Amino acid sequence: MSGFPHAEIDARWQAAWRERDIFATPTDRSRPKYYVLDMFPYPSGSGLHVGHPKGYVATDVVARAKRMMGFNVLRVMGWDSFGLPAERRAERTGEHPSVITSRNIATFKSQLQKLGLSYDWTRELATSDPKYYKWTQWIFQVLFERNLAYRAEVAVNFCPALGTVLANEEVKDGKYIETGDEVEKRLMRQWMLKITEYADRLSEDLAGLDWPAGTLKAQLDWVGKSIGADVAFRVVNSDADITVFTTRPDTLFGGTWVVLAPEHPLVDQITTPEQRAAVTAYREQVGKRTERDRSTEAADAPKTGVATGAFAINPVTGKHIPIWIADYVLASYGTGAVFACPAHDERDHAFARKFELPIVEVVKGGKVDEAAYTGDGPHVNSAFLDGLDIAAAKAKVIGWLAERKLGEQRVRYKLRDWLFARQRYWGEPMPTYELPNGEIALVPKTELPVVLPPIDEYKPTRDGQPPLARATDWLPYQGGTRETNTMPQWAGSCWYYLRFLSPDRDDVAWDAEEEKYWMPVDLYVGGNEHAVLHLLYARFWHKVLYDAGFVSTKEPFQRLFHQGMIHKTSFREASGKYHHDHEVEQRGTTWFVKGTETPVETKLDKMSKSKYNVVNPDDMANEYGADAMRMYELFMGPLEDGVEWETSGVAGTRRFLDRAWRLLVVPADPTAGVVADTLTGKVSEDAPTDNKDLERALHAAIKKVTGAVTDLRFNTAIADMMVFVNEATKAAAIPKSWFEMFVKILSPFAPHVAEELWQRLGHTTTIAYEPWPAHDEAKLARDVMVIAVQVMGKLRSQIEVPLDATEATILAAAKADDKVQQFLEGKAIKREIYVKGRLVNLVV
RNA sequence: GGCUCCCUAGCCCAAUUGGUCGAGGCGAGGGUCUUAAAAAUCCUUCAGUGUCGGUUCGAAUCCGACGGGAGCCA
Repeated sequence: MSGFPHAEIDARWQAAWRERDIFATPTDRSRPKYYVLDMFPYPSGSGLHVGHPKGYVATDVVARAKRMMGFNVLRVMGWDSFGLPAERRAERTGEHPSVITSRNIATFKSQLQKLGLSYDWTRELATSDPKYYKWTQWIFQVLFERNLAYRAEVAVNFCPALGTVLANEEVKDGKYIETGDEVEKRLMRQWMLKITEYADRLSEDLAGLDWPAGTLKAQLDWVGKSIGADVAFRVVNSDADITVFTTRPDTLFGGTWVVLAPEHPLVDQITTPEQRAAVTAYREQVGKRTERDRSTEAADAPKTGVATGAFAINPVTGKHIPIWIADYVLASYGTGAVFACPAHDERDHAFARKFELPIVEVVKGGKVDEAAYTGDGPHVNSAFLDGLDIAAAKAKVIGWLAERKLGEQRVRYKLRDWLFARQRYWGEPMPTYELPNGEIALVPKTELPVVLPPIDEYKPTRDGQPPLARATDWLPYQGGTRETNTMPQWAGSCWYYLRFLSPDRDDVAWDAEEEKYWMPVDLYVGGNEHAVLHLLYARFWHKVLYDAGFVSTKEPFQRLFHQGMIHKTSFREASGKYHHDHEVEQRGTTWFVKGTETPVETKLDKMSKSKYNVVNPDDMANEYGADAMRMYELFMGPLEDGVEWETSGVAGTRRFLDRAWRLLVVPADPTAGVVADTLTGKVSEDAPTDNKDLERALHAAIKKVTGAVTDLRFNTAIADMMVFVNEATKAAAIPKSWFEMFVKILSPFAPHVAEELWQRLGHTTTIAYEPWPAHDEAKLARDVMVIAVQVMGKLRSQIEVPLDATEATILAAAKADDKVQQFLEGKAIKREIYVKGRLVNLVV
């Protein structure tokens, strides 16, 4: 490779940055601040693959550019280091999870450092460090003191074969994903956090955030706010009322039956003797389905249900309508009862057709015999609602019901309280204990952290108690017993962005002044797999801390961006065995294991060690240099898109860097007897500055790169830098000031090469804080405009006109053009359209 | 099952956001240089936007249906 010696340059500058503390967080407060944050990783045992650093490289470019633009930048990295994999490994090997975790962190850190990411490593933190989780426990106590933490009996996934509790995501179809062992529901005493109390604010405060639309929607949907009404239906020949929740009270006149969830407490009471056997059988059958299955079934899927034999009175029509039970109504949502309006609800419609129940149209606009109509329109068959649209009818009927004490407006949320306890060892101990009388007390703040005690085995006890129950010496506390549950993995990541502000303080979680200066996070980058839970939980804690006066902003993350995932083809035999790409070959259109007749299936997959399709960033940095690797990560495609990794693309960005390098440097060539690099002499102070093409390419690149720092659209910015280098390669001479501007805009992407070039240009200080160049719009203009001429929208000719040509002269020139004339012959021009600086369209 | 996104050259991707489809890269082929090869350098690269329909003077871009793919949630 005839280019720059990347191994030497990467190492030299990484050492220089570290030794001179180049990326220490600034302490002066005179400049504007910029807090750019990566979602910190869980340090797994398998190390990084090239997919991980994509977001980190993007934020590094932003951080480096913002420093040059005069911002104080906070750029930090840490580890979300509590979690299941380390505990699992500890169970197998007997090693303490903290040992496993430290080892993994060391691997991750050295891999990241090889990429020259400009983190302030003095602020590194790990959620499993007692110095950190002391404050996680402190925040939990804040929640407890504000009555936002409570204990309740909750059903958990218990796996008798393993003797342990499992997370929802580890259970599928009633079995443990990894071993297939049966999992049962078991009631256990659990800590819950009252996130539902913040449901409204978690929805409403999204309004001011610069987040991807899809993520905003996901958050809104998760909270699931719906405004509707509770309506009472009196049971015929009984004094029982069924309260139903509905978001469409305006369709009450079309309500032709009532459905209870099979588990609804009234079912036993109202079922008639004739229907009792059928109801009991149905309830038994439904009991085998999970609520999840029931709630995610298609709206028009075949319905099941049984009539109870009882009737209810529709409060607006006074009619007697049958009461059914059906599994599409869930006991846990709303009141566990709905009224059915088959004309305007898809599920009810499917149900009506199956059981031949009456359909009454109350909103005009559809063909309700064929399908439910959910759109708006004037109400009909609805007495005092006739003629009103949905919104007006809702308001009127709610008023009517309220007056008669038959119903009232209600707001409901899908959001449930947060189950905040895990029966695990490797998590934050809860800072509480239980007194003999059953009361819960907080471990005094002065005694935090409650440090994880050592135990001899990382498994639940024989009687199903969490692993911490094995620490028998540790359990007794102040005449009571310590809590043996630990916090879920989400806890540590709920507030780490605040700890970065003052990671070394032992007297406070963070410094109030620092918080006022740095918060909120200006740019938060991470995968969209965290679009819902992590962000929702962190926002919830932040709002509690805001209410308690510990933070000054309502929202933690002002701008959010999701980087896309990097994929790579995986090769899998029918047996399920995966192969590395060097173990397979293509014959015709099919792939086979090399030298065999075994076909393999190819699929573009997430990178994963188990699929044998990972590419290691260290290998890339070693072979092509950190800068080529960094540039390729961003050049692959738009940052938010998922793209396929092609190692040959790294060779491409490397070639670009080599060409940029050779503009200034003639590499040493020992085989030809040239032992040291020399300068080309092409870059010089007195190079002529009349090379318009080169100058235009330079200013176009500056403009694009500057914009990319805001838009995070790096792929086209890199392309524009390539254009400049192509032009510069052609040029006989390059003015030094131009080349310096180029090196500056290159430096956030390729910092090692840029520092080296900067030094060889005669500078002795780092390029990291050099002022960012500005582009000159005038330098982008060309001498003439090329205007496309269309006739009837079809391109017929192109004309060249001076920059200052008026619309009239351009139109005249267009019409006079020979080629255009052919298409105008014998036709009258009806319309002339001129798009400034672009085209003319003549309509005939 | 629901939600979201994507489909442009052999491949990865641009396209001033409704205005001439082609910036950049990969791969391939050819020329120059070289004893030769590699590297470098210059040139070339059959495409017309997944399919069908609509709106418009004009559609890759907006709308609808279909096909294919991906992600998230459950």
